[in-house]
Amino acid sequence: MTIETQGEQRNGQGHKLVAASISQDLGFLLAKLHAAGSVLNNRALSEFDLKERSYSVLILANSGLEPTQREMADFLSLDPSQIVALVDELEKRGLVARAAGKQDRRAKIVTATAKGSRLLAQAAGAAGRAEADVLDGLSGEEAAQLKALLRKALWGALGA
Amino acid sequence: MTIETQGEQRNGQGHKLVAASISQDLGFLLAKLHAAGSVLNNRALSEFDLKERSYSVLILANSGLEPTQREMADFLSLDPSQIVALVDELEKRGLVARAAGKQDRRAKIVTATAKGSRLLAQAAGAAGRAEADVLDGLSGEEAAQLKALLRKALWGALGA
DNA sequence: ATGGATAGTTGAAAATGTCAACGATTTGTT
DNA sequence: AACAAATCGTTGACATTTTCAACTATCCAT
Repeated sequence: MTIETQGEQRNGQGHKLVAASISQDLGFLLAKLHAAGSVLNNRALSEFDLKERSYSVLILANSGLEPTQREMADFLSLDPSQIVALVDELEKRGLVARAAGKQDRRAKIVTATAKGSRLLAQAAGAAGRAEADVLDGLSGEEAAQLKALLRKALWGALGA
Repeated sequence: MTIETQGEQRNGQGHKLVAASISQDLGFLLAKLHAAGSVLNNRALSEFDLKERSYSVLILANSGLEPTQREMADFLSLDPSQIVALVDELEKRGLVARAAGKQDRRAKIVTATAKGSRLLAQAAGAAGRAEADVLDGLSGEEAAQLKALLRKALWGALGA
């Protein structure tokens, strides 16, 4: 990143609008870094026919935490109906499987198949490289700090 | 934030899926905090009939930097056609004005009117309060650090 | 001055987001 | 035990957003 933030290197150096007060706005900073990262992420994942969304679902399915679709929806900030579509597609590709919840038979627990697990391992490598690209301008320590602060903002000091 | 991250307080304490490895993924953290913040931001701005997008455009128009629509599009990571729609609406409401570029008559420079400036001042207060809400779990120093790291990731050490 | 690029604009197509309804199940109340 | 209310996944409709290809007017380089 940093060197040329997504097509705004039109004039050579960084963008003149960086001086605007919106560059101090958290929402803007999150949106912009997220947008820039999404491009790289999706590009990296396209090799595996995955997108950020399906990649996220696959990770959760592979986590061993036996998440239900509802839990995934809450956690990923998505509408439950979007999870249906994502799981449908991954299931059709044989990467995840649905199973009825043990205590609650309304719920569907989504788990990764061996094939899904294998694909995920490869995809994670590519995604990691994309993330490193985004964090190019930060030292290793700073990158860790940034992620720690994001986690803390979301879940408090205790968060993962 | 922190206390109850957007409907995922279903079971009382934080979400069990926080333990999944995706909680270490930068893209996910950015998306999630951004999603949570957007809700609060848009809620705060709705009082002024603004959304995050139009608010951003209004800020840039009011910055004194005389941005063209193309520069706004690049800077906000939006398609130029989306800027057209946003400026159209703000112009219709008398909050901004279009002027032909001085050196380049193809370009349109967008500036805030006095009315737009006044509205922005109020809206900025509400947006600031929403941002403080999002950063609830962080100390003042940590919040500043988070924003500094985001800026550095985007524009390098020199960035605004 | 001619050709090729760029700014803004328009409109269409594709992708996403939002929401209400439904059957199957669970949970709470009596 | 029986009933009412709530919840889970699913479907489908609808709105919003994104993406992209044209088009005109203008700029820039040769």
